[in-house]
Amino acid sequence: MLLFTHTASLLSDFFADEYDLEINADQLQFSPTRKDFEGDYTLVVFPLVRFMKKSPEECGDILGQYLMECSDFIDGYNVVKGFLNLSVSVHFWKESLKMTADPARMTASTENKGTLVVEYSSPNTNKPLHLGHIRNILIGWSMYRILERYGYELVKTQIVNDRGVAICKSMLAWKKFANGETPENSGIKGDHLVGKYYVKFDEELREEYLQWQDTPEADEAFKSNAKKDESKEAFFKRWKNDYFNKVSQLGAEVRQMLRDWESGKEEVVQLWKTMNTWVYDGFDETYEKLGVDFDKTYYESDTYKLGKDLVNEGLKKGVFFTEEDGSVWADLTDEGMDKKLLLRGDGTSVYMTQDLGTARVRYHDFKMDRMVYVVGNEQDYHFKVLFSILKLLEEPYADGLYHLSYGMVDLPGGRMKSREGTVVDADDLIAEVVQIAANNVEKRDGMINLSPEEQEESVRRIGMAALKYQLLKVNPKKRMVFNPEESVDLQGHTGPYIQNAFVRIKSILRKLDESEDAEADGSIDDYFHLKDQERDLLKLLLSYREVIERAASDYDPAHLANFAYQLARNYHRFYHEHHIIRAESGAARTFRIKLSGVVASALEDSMFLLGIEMPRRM
RNA sequence: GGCUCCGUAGCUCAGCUGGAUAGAGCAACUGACUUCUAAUCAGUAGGUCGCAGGUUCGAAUCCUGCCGGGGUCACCA
Repeated sequence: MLLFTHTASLLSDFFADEYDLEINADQLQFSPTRKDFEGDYTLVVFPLVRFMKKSPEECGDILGQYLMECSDFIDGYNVVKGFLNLSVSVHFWKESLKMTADPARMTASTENKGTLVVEYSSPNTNKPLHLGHIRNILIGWSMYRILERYGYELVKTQIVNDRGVAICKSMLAWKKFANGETPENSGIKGDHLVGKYYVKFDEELREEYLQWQDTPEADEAFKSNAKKDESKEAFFKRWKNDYFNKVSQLGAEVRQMLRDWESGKEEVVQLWKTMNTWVYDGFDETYEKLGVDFDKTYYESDTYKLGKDLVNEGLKKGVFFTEEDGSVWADLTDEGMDKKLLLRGDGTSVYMTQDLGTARVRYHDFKMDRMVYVVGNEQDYHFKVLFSILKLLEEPYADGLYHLSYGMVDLPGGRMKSREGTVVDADDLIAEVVQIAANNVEKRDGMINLSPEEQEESVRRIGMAALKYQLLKVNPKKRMVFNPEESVDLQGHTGPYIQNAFVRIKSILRKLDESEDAEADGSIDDYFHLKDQERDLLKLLLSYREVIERAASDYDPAHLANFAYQLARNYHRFYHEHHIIRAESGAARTFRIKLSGVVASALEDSMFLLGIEMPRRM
């Protein structure tokens, strides 16, 4: 912040002159003064005491005296223990009102930091999006906005997992049981329809498995594979996957389908294309509701064979090795990791190979300097390995890779389980929060003058704000609990609370426009005694740039969420204590109108960086 | 078991690179709308910061150990 650098440079001059000492910035710690003490900003003098060879109190006194004399911005100080509390002049506050007038411009980076690719959604095409995906998507979208503000050229990508056994399961079940059901003739959203048959497959498989368990063949499997003392029940529960792979008729059909797909069998490919189209239409609808989009979508069906070139290069460089069966491995044991398979004995790719290939394709497409993957923390190890291998291969972007690892979203009763039907569907949840917002409109009169369309739009923004804010206010890396009933609150530490502060300001400014005495009748120059709440607001506004920088470097949108909340809270408080249009003087009125305008802009901008839109009225 | 993340008020979460008496919201209780929108504000109550050591003028924050929870250690993705 400007004040800190200004003050720090004065202090370093002081130490150079008086003590012939070079002081570096981290020995000068400034922070906002705590509520219970007099002053605006506090310098911690403990780190300086050893240079000055005096008591902390004396040191603080000397420095405070010096700053009073040298700086226009400091006009008072007091020392408590080792803390030098500085009071900042009215002059400075008025200056800061000008400096913060355009928050978006004030916080924009002046340097171009290069190109950054962010991958923030990686859905499977066999079922619809759920609450966990929403967290992923919202974090990714917000980071896109934040990093762009921070100075990167952004490319938003997603990778769609559109192939493999899971997709074949829904295809097979559809073929067997759907009787030609389509999104059109059933009215079911495409991704939900496909998801329905994925579930159907699992039910059929379970039924098949259950029946098989009564056969002699099953007894045989139990006898030869069960651990000692293992009950039949426990064994069959554990053995389900083996059953699917070795015994199941349905399993065999799925695998046949996968082979047919890979060999390009017309009928299967056609079905695959048709069903994927349904899913994409469904996803697009959900993405649109969430207000997100992508510059480039990668499909696993295009990329799953990639990466072999990189593996061969690695072999040539001698950083990979070959086993007797012809499989290729990377040895990462020096870095405390394991050996990792990169190519099977038969030359086919694994997941890791694919990600290696995809990384290079992206470099080919965008020449990025950095790449951020927004992916859940269950893949922490995978990305650690991936990044290490890309470094071994000396890929040009290898040092700019980051896994933005986020924690699971739990429900109050524990984690979501598809088996138990506790998975919170994205579309349902969106509809629910908007409905809750709509229910609350009736009790309010702020919106009665709006047309039905405008009202609906406001309601949508309020509901979405509740949902988005709830998910974004928590540090991404932390596992979080989401209570679908309580968590879409519209009061307290929520999105709508912040929107409400904004709407209040807009309402004042609108009144002002409509009134006769729209012209400000006082000058800010004549305003001398700032209220506590006014100074608090200005302090927050001045910190905005640092908040964004921290959000960018920590990869944590929650910093912005908390900033917006604090700003809104301080404004609500200010609004209650002081009149704006009918302020006690023309000067105060002008000052407060201006201040309110800046607060509104900062609220709107910080919410914009979170991907949350403001309503005009609520 | 190895690696890794987490543990702060009844619940959900803040607490920046160590700084003063650890903060919000929800839930509970009390009060404030003839006023620029009460989706608001003010107040009461609620804490051995998982436990034990260590480093420091100073530790919720850094280090070590332990306890508790999650994730991960596939020729799955």
